[in-house]
Amino acid sequence: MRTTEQYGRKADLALTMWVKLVRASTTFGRLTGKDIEQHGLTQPQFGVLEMLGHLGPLTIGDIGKRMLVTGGCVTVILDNLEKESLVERMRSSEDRRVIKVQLTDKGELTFKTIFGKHAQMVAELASVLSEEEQLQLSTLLRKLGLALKDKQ
Amino acid sequence: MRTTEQYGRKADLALTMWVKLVRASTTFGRLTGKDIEQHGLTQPQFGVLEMLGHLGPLTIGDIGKRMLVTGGCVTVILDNLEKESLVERMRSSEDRRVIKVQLTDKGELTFKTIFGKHAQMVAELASVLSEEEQLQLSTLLRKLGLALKDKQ
DNA sequence: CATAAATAGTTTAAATATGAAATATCTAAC
DNA sequence: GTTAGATATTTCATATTTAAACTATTTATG
Repeated sequence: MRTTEQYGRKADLALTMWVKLVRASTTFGRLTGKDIEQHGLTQPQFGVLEMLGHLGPLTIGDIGKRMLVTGGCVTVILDNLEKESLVERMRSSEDRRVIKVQLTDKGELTFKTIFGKHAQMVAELASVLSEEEQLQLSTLLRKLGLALKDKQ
Repeated sequence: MRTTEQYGRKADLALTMWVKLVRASTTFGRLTGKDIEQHGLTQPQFGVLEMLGHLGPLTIGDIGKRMLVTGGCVTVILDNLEKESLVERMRSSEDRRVIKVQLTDKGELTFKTIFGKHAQMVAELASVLSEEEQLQLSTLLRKLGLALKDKQ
């Protein structure tokens, strides 16, 4: 993406980094997504299943915060998961505004079936980088991500 | 995202890297997107403007390949940009299947007005990393991105 | 207690996004 | 030169996403 020296060295450095970040993220997501779709799930749907499988029941708000999407979006994703009987909503008795979402038995089974294979695929895709490089990348991305979070 | 040692060290390393990649990319995009939206453009719309501004007229197919989206999607984005008179389609005379897209004068002006500020903002957001760290990150992301491209 | 403000979710409209089918055009093979 | 296949774009149906408006509930304040 030719932006060489048009906006100053610092801006060019940042812009090329940014382009590579988006590309790597998009391409990675596309590849793992194809795998997930073969199980009849979309990526966001799988994201919710994974979250509930690892962390247990969560509220709509929690899910949105973790996935970095709005509540309206979570509502739609859950509607579609509920149609497939993979999750269920439960109104909280302490605070009746709150809804807790949890996996059904079918959801639990689906999660366990898919996730192991998914983890393998992610590992394989990442394996173009050595373990040390993956650690370096994680560290840099973590630093970037944390700093950006404060600016939201 | 607690996945410690549940699926083997390699998978965990890759999974945490993957999560950080998506988060950094999403958060970065959200922040620059807010800036762009203040000019009445969406991110994809600005992406097209930027591409045409830097590279000159492109075909629909070129745009889709560079943005990593399907042709159908490009059609819609261009429709919306055309409504605002920011771009125009021109049927190629050599190959009448092909459409070349170019900025209008208004589009050129909009691009120039927004992009300088955008580049500054990207540089500022990236500045939480030193220049050396940004270079390191670019290098690692490039390696990852290139390797993944082949697997599509 | 009554009302105002805050919070949790849902709904709605508009912009993306995909994949598949349809249209128009070009290229190749006979 | 005609037909078959390939290519470029659009159209369509469906899904995701956002922001903003709305509903229901809880908390705070007087």
